[in-house]
Amino acid sequence: MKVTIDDVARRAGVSKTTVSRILNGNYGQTTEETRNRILDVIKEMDYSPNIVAKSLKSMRTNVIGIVLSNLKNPYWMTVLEGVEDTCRDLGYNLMICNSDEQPEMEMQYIKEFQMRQVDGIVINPTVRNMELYAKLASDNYPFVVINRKVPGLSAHHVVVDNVKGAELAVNHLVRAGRKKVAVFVYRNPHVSTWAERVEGYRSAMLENGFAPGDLLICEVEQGTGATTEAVIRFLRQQPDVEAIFSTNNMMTLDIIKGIKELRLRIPDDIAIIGYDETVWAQHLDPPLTTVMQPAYEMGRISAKMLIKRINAKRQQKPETVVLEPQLIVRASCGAAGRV
Amino acid sequence: MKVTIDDVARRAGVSKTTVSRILNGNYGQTTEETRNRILDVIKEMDYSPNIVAKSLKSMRTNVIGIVLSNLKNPYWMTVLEGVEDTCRDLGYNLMICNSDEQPEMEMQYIKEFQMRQVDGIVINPTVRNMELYAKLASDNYPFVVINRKVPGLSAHHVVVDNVKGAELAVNHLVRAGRKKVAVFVYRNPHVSTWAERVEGYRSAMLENGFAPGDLLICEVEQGTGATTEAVIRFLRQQPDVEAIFSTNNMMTLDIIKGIKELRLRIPDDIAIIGYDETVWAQHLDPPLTTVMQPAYEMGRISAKMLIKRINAKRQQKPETVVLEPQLIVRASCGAAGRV
DNA sequence: TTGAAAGCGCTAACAG
DNA sequence: CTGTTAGCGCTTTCAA
Repeated sequence: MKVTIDDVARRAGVSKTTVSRILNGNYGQTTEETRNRILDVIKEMDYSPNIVAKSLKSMRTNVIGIVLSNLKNPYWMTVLEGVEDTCRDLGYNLMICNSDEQPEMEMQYIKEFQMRQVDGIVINPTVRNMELYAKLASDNYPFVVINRKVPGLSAHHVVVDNVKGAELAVNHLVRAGRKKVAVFVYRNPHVSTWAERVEGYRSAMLENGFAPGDLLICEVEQGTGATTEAVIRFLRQQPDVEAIFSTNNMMTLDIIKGIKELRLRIPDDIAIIGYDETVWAQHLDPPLTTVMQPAYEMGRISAKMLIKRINAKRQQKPETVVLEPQLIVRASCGAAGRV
Repeated sequence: MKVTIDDVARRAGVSKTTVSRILNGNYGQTTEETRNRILDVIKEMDYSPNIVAKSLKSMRTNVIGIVLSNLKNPYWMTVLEGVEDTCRDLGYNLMICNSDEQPEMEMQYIKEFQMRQVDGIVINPTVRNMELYAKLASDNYPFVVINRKVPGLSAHHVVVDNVKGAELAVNHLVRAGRKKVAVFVYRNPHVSTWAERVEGYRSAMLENGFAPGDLLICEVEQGTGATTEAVIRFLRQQPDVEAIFSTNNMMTLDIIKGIKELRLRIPDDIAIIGYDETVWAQHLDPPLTTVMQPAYEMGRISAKMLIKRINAKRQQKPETVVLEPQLIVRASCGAAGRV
């Protein structure tokens, strides 16, 4: 049925070793004549090698896996694009899965990837499989953690400076003259990103001369509707809030919805800065100021780092790359012109 | 180094055949006692099977591939989610790649997937590798075409009714009292979706009593900025246009941008309906009426169909599933209340 | 109820 | 310059 390297060898009247050599570019030692003959036969028989067999023999698949935790946020699409582009450039193929923020799923997928002998894994961790991450590290298995920091884990990380991102946002709001600045954040004790953004909010506020008592931190459940209701409730209780710093792009949309339902004007009555640049941010009314995270870069760098690690002769020290967020100023923060 | 089935067998004092049987659930014929012993050893040695070896032997990988053509549009994220969920449910893993709308990339990726022995492929085709698609079909290779129709190709398809989608939009606009209705579309002769949406526009307009001369079809190059400029130019030439039907979600954002630059009010001066429901549509100002395509469903159905095809004993006739679009009415079309 | 042996398609050490 | 040979880790017939 399917044509194998044996078929080619037989037809070309050589051994499969020779064919294999041609296939893999080791024809420094082969006659031009036999090479051409083999190439002809390959074309003629429409032969293509079985990479599964090759992988079994060579003990490497040239596949990496990526474990995402959320396929609903376009942010991840951009990360994925960076990873995919890098795989293409470096001759790897990509397996993808989605833990959906569930630790059990995450564990299962990681084990599956390993059984499939992927050469390494990029992972946005749920941060609830600490023993597993530690085991990967101590087994010296190639993997790179992205987006979220796993505390105490000695492994490659590619993250964005969330404290800095929050500070950019809060400083900008304060300098634009806003006194009462609130932060909205999803409730999730495991995830470093959100804690860090709140921390950045806190430090920037204090830095700007506010007292701890001035901090307005609103935690909401992740899930549809909850945020909009929370904003409405919050702003009714604290009608003098002048600015909101939103720590998530989806959350931002819900917050704006709540603000509009209250018939408040942005930015006149209340300013808002969102986290994560999106395709739609500039098209909102008013255009939304955002903290842009270099998502594509994160994808590229993590994949590159992983593949470098895979091909490293001797093991390296875990490296942490911290990417810089950037404030994209538009009208929603009320200071578009006067930064 | 790595523990294999042989190691387990040796340690448990049985043959690897027996271990293999346990692993694969064929222990109808095995003593409870030996089974437990083997299970213990497996746990003790932390053994996990090498799926590459298993795949080589069993001639199937339990992996499917998906070839996307664009990783920038969130629409595909939703499709991907459907595919991924289905893979999880059905015990498959997923490989992903992005042709980036380039036929050569598409061809290379498909061949790579085949060399990797993926059991089947879901593909959003560039529609410019006709010979390749035909060959896959005649080789009886399992694959499912999604989103775009490949003319003359006898293969499984999962598509959305684009003519219908356009008709929904245009009918709605006309019934809301708009006379001069224009359609905007990307220039790409290969892709059926866009041609069909224009066709739906045409048929709906004629159906509603307009003459062929009343049709206003504006083709624009796909690429940043081009659309916004095109809209501005177009509306300056035809200031009496009362409605625009946009055939793509990204395009819609650019069109709205152009309209706003001209200081026209939506929907008072000009109504707009966009294609594809998005997370941001309801948050635009005014909220955007869209033609919703069941993207998640497309992902689920195509993956299910593919896997069914993979496991079919005897070959089936190519099946085409046509999904129904749905109009989501919001304020931008100027008839939110009075449908 | 269990095991021996063959072999999936490929690579590479070694020999000629 | 080319071929022989021995596996990679697993499944599966066939025999015991």
